[in-house]
Amino acid sequence: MPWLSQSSTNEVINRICDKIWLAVVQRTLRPGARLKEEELTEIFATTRARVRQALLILEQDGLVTITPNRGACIAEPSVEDAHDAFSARLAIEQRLVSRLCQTASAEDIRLLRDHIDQERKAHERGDNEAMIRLSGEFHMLIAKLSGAGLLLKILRMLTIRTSLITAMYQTQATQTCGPDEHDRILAAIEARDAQSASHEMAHHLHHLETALRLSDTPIPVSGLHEALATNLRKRPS
Amino acid sequence: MPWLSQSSTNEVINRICDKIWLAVVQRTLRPGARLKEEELTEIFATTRARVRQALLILEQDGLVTITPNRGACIAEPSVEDAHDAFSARLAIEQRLVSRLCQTASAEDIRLLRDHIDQERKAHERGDNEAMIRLSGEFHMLIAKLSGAGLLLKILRMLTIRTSLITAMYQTQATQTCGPDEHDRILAAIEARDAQSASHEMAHHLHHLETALRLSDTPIPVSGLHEALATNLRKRPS
DNA sequence: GTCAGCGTATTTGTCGACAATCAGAGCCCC
DNA sequence: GGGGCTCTGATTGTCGACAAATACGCTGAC
Repeated sequence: MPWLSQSSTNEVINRICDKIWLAVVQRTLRPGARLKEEELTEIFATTRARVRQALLILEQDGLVTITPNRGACIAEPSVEDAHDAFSARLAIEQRLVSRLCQTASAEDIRLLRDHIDQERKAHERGDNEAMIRLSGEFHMLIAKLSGAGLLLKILRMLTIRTSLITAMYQTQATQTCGPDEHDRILAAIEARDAQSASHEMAHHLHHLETALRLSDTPIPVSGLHEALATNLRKRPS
Repeated sequence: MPWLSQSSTNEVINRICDKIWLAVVQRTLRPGARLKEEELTEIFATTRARVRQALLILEQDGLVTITPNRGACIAEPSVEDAHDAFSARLAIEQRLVSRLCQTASAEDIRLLRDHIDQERKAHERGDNEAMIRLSGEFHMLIAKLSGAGLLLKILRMLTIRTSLITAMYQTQATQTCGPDEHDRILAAIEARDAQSASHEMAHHLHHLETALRLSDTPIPVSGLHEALATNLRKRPS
């Protein structure tokens, strides 16, 4: 269940957005890579209008940059952008967990625990794709459970951006947060300790950010085309 | 200088978005009003594709809701949506002013003061349109000066929503915050008192929210068409 | 008199073709 | 030999027409 691109009602467009996002976080599509409309059209076996809509959505999400008459590229967020994104996430997510501490039902807690279990399983079997998805989804789940539709939407945007940033600036170390820190956040929520939960969240995000090498810009080179094609072979139709 | 819709590069689309937003906050276009594509096409003397793009942007901003095969209407945010929006603004803007307390230069302060002066002048001469614009812009200016591009983008989204909410739920009293509360926020920033600034911002937003009658839903009826036409006559081409 | 079913008319969604724009190679002039 | 210009190829932006879907009104039966 892709948690991205709930924007569009059209299934094809959602698939395009999702595949591109996946290719980016898996580093098969590098920042700066050009995304020619015609090319995407034949890869996804659709029309150019659809591809265009998808690119527009991805631009809104900050995953690609569109320059007029020049087309779309995978975005290249600067170090400053990276700090911005994490800073914004901090503001949003601290508030979310604090709120959730007051409102969480037993059912909510169970859902979060189940989710972390899934994360752990994916982690154990080394399923990278699932890990990436689930790590993001955990934060989204918190937003959803806290009942704030708008903050969920905002967080979704921010999560996409930090995904890109992580893919761009990560060291060779883990590119996703392990389940343990999520666990500690959940524990704080379960204990209804808003201050602790807020603190754990801050720690978690700080950890994510400092795991990157944001000092030197690694000047990423652009890959192309086969990235998406490979992804498609995994799920042919 | 419309601070909305920097999304698109196309001037026509920006104009459409801006006019519709203006019509909404001035209550000449009521929530629930249908926005037929053909109609907008002839009003703005453009093509349907352009109108469509504009509507897509406005949907992203939360100003209109698009239901598939049914077209676009001015959004009708629920009371819950309203609380969401103000809550999100609180989270964002408290952080923004706190940051600005540390980073504000003399030039920044001067810009803010000039802005408040403009607000006051507009207030004195009873220029409602200018008041609406400037009130929103003040908050955007804080975001811009604090140097966080992403938070600016988010705040822009939230400001548009709260504008709609204000237009929808306002009592007959003032629909914009007077310049005085802005003044107090600025004073706190100038004094480098982050806690006080944060507090003043919270007070200000709380004031805005409680000025609405969010208990009973006033079931707004939809106006139509002449709203935009009237606006156009003001600025013919 | 009321309700179901159908046909039409209006509105949105989609597509293919054309026009505008830009990058780059090749050529000419200096 | 180097720099600037133009022409060409490729790519994006735009438009108008067609197809699909929905809402509304009409007819007819019960």
